[in-house]
Formats: sequence, C-alpha cells, structure tokens
Amino acid sequence: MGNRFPTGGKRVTIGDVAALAGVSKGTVSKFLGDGDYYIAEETRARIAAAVAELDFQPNAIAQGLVRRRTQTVGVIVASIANPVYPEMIAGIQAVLEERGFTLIIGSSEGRPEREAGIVRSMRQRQVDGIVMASVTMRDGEVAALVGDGLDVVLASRNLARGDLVDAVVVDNVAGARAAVEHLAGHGHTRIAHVAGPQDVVPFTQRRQAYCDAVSDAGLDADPDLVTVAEASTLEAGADAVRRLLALPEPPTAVFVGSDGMAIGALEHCARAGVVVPRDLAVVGFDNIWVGRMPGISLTTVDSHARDVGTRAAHRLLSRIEARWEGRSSPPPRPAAAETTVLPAELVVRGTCGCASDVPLRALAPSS
Amino acid sequence: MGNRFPTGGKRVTIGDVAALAGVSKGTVSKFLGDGDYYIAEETRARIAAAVAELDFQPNAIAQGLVRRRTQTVGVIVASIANPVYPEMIAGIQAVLEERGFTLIIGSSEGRPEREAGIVRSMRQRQVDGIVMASVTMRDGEVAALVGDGLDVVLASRNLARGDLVDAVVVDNVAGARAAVEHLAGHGHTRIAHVAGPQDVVPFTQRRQAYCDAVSDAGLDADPDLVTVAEASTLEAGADAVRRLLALPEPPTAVFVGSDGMAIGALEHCARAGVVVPRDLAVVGFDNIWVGRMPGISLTTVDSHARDVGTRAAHRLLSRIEARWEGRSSPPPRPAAAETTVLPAELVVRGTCGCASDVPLRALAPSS
DNA sequence: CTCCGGTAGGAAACCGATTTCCCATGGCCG
DNA sequence: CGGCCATGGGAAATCGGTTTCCTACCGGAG
Repeated sequence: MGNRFPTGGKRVTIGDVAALAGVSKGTVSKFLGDGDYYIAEETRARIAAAVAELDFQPNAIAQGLVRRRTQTVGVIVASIANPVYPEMIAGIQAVLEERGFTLIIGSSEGRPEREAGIVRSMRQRQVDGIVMASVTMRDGEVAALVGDGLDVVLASRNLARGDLVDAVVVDNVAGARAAVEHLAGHGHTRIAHVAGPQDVVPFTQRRQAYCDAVSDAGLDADPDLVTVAEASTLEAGADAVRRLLALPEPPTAVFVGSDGMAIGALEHCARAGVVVPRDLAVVGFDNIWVGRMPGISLTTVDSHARDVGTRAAHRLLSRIEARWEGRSSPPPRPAAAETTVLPAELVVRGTCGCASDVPLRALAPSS
Repeated sequence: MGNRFPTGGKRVTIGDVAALAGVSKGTVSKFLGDGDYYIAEETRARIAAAVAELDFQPNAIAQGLVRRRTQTVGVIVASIANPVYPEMIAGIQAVLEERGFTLIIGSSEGRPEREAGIVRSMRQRQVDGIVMASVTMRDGEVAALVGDGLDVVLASRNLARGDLVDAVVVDNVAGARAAVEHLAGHGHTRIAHVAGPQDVVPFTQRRQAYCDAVSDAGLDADPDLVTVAEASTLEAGADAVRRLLALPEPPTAVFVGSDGMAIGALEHCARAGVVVPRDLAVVGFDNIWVGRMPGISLTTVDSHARDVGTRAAHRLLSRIEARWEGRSSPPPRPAAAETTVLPAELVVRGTCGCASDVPLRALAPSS
C-alpha cells in the first residue's frame, strides 16, 4: 500500500515516476533539477513521459527540507487594511513571484508582541528572508535577527545605524519639509502637525522634520500645534484635528503624517463645517489612491509604496542569492547593509489652497 | 560538524535538544507534541530545560513533511490592490492565525492562467486548503480540484451547482435588486448598469439581477443601457459611464457593479461637469471604506467582505479538521458542500439623490 | 592488452522531525 | 512466585525529495 488515509487524492511521488520510467529516484531527481548530470537521451525521454503521464508535481515541502531553502519569503505589515500596504505588497509580489518565490504575509496590527510572534512563526516555516514594513520592533531586536543569519530587508523604515540591516525608505525628511514649506509658501504661519504613533520610525522622522522645517522657516513653533495620534487611522486623524481646532489659537494649516489620518481629518472638517482649504489647509503623506478622487483631492507627499516594495524585494533577493551562490567552502561574508532612499515628491491637489484642483470641488453644488 | 555552510546561524534541531537532555529524539518529540505519552516528571524537566537553553524552535518544514499537513492555507484574490480583498484577507487572517495557520496569498490579476499557476504552486507547497476569492476559473476546474482531494472554499463566488464546493457569498441578486428598486423609487425610469467583467461570477449575477429588476419594475429595458467594463477598475468605470452618457438618450441613474468602478464613474462625472446626483444618480456595490468619505458619499450595497472572509475561513477550517480527525480507518466521507449566503444591504448616502447625505457636499463651496 | 577518461545510472545517506514498535522495569494480583 | 499491566523511553522506519559516492561500460591512447 503506502499511502495514509486522510490524504484524499493519493499524491504521486518521485518514486512513482521512477518506477514507471524504470529508473531510480535519484535519476529522476537529476533529470528534474538543473544540475548538469549525464543522462542518456533515451532515458530522459522515458522520464519525461512518466512525469507527464502521472502529472508529477514535486513536493515543495520535501524539497525545502533537504535544500534548506523554501523559496518563500515573509512580509510583515502593520495592517493589511491600510491601503499603503497592499500597494507595497503588490510591488513585492510582482518581483518575487517572477523568480518563483511565494509570499507569506503577516499583519502585526501595530502590536509589537504580535510582530515577534509572526517572525517566530516565519522562521519556523523556514522562510528564506523577510521584508519588514513599518515595524515597531526595536532596533536591537531587528539587528539580532540578521545577526542570527536571517535575511531581512526593512521597507519604509530604517534603523539608526544604516549599516546593520538593509532598508528601502522614502525620504521622509525631505517630504515633510516640502509639505511644510509649501504651506508656508501660501502664507500660513500657524502650521500644525498630526503625527502618527511615535513607535513607528517614519512617523517620528516626519515629525522631527516638520519641527525643523517650522523653525527653519521662522514660523510659529508652538508645541501645542503638534499632536500625536494613537494610530494611523481615519478616526485617530479626525480626533487629532478636532483637538487642534479646539485650541485657543487654532492653526490655519496642518501637515498630517499619513493620508489615512489626513482623510479622517478631512472627514471631521466636513462634519464640523470647517471648510478645507479656506479654513484649514491640509497636506497628507503617502499618496494613497483615494486621495486623488475629486471629492477628496488631497495634497500629499508621495511615498512610492509600490516602488519601495519592488526595491525591497530586489534587495532581499540578491541577499538570498548571494548566500546560496557561495555554496563552495568560503563562509559567505555578508555584504554590508545599505539603505536606499527614494525621493519623496509633493503632489499638489486641492486641500492645500492652490487653485489647481479646487474647481472640481466647487463644481459640485447641492442638487 | 554536521551543519552545512550557507546556513548562517546554525539551527538547533531536536537532536541537539535530545543530546543535551540525555534522551532520544523520539522522547523529545513526544514531550513537545500533545499526544499522551508517559514521560517521567524528572525527564520532562530536563527536556524543558534543554529546550529553553537552546531556544529550540521546531522546523515546520520537517514537521509538515511527516505530518502531511502544513498548517498553511492559500488565499487567491483577483488583485490585492483592490480594497475589497485586503478587507476579506483581514477577516480570513483573523480566524486562521488564531488557530495557528499561516496564510500564503496569491494575486491572479484576473488572468485565469495565472490563477491556475498559483493553485499549482500552492498545492506543491502542500497547503492544507485554499480560499478562492472571486475566481475566474471555470466551474469544472474548480470542482476537479476538490475532487482531487483539496479542501477549497469559494469566497464571494459560487458555482452553478452549490453542492460541489463550499462557498460563502453575498446575496448579489437581492443586493442588485435593492439598488435598482431604490433608484426606481426616486422616479428614475432610465436606469443603466455598468457591469464588471463577465467571467467573474458575481458580476454576471449582479447584471442578471439588474435586468430582472428593471423588467419587473416595468422600466426602460434598453439593452444600450447595459455596458460591460473590461476590468473592475476606476478607469474602466469612468470609461463605461462616459459611454453611457454619450448615448442619444442617456440614463438618469446608473447601478454600477462595483465600488471601484462606481468611484471611477464619479471621477469621470466630476471631470465632465456632470453633477451627481442631479444629472446622474449612482449606486455602487461592495461598500469599500472610501465610499463613505464626505467628498464621495457613495450610495452602495454592502457586500460584507470581511464577514465573507471570516466565514470562509471557518468553513475551510472545519473541513480541514474533519479530514484529520477521522484519522482512524474510515476513509473520511466528505461532508456535503454548502453555500452560505449573506444578506446584502443597501447603504444609502449621497450619490443616489436621497437628501440624507448630500448636505456635506454642499457644505464645501469654493474657497 | 591495460589504463584512463567520459558517460550513465544505481544505492544509500541525509534533511528534521513524528510515530510505531519494542524492550525494560517494577508493583500488584492471583 | 510467576505473570501481567502500567510506566518510561530507546531504535528505527518514514515522509519525499536531493546529492554524494560508487560502479560499469565503452572507446581510444599508451
């Protein structure tokens, strides 16, 4: 017999192929693999026929066990529901699957302990590498991972020391600065900031850059103008802007640390009768697709999520391949980590007060 | 020695633990597993200590090989960038990972051949089951999969014969009908339909239901009023509505097969100076979060994506577990497939011409 | 006629677990 | 006092491949 009960359809193994072709398992394996072995043309044909007849599909689990690599990479995001990530995942997916890799994805929901759990689970599953997007893990823990021999690439987040772990990030500093300067250029002097959770590195960078830009431009550097949201969500954004507008001397413009929060802010303004951009100019960060909708028309900074994804994936791939190409004796001296910084451009639309896109909003009077 | 070169950090195996604890691998395995084996308290303690000291993490690949199950399920979506899917994935994720399952996801981008490729790859990776969301695969092929012993649950798509494959769907017929009837209730008689690609089952159902509802209500059943978009995207939606508006006798209302296309349609209207809902009332389908933004305020039908995800996941889990619980002799007679239909509710907002939500749009005059 | 290198393919070890089978004790019952 | 059952744990087969090692044949060179 051979096959257990609950298997349902009995899987065909390499042994079955070998038997049908009248050769040994080893030979079939050699035929299937890409190593250069001597196999007679006639034998090749017999094996090929057997493979075709049985519709043999190698068991990737068994392969993974012996090869010690699974052609699988893990992707950890903060929340799949946040539109930034699907975009990034699509980028990663595109390059990886072309190379025959499969993605397993985990969503930490912003909780560090879940993040650690996901990493553990991925390692147990022997992923060949991990793309960590916007993690909350502390620098030391991340560094420990790579020190431990795991290939990791950070996406849209970097460590203080850039030489420890590869990273692909957008230029948060330049982006935030561009946002603030653009608003200042409109004559605003009380420019507020809604910051995302400060355990997420990009949000701290954006906040810091905002502060620097504000003082560089000689604007009102009132600490009350900076408010930190407890999550990068619509609700938190709405709430943050509510607090800002309740200030004795409210801001006339606000730079929001993410589009999600910015759109929440817009929602709040609409509800509260605050007219954007007349009463409050708004600039977001990320350039998620929703922002370009006519009814929203959010001015924002493009964080090139998809691009970040593809670059991170390429970086990870080359690490993985480097590790395995040197399968001759020399223990692979890992290449130094590097951080790729993508430029961040301001995307001007209607919410900042430029004339450009506002008409579309004006075009929609009450019915 | 023992460990190969490129491993980086040498993994600790069950053998290492066994050696340290002074027992055999088998005993360690028995200790770790949940079967009820006799192990002396003192031995348990020694093993536990060894496990802790070495920080042993079992190799899931090796486990998968012998157990013939991987605690992994595949999810196939049409496009991860389409906001409906992340929502659904989040639902699936939530229930599966609580049970220790890992998700591997594949995006078919609507191309049937990629879909088949993804299924192949997932099977090779020995997934325990697959959730197929909105597939374009033909009924027969899907049925063949389950006939082949793979556990499959369809999400937001069902087969003509509901007893072949489990499915969790939303009530497309009732939803589409509600949309049409709502518009008819506003006095519209020329109600158009923008249908999604007709190789996607829900889109055909919605289209059919639209047709039925239109004739049942005695409205204008002009075939020109039905236009099929070649993809469920913003662009395709915009283009479709453009065609409708160019008709000699254009519609005054349109039911769009998905929110993505509906929002694209809205975008087109804004550009073209068509005022919604005055000149054209619009109702979408899906209720993606963007639609509730004040500047968009899309009336739509809720397709409960997240719910569909959690239900599909539960269904899949119970199938998987059924298969393995009966690990006694009797070949598991598979339970009959069933189709779960979730109700679809109309979500009334501003684009259909009800007074309810329009004020928000009116509140935003030009600056 | 041997020896050698190029072909061809089989046998078996191995990857890291799980699980079955089997062998020891030791205490209790008859 | 012998046998049996409840404990406790080791040895080895197994999962489905990959890869190393080894043998065998064949033709040509020495």
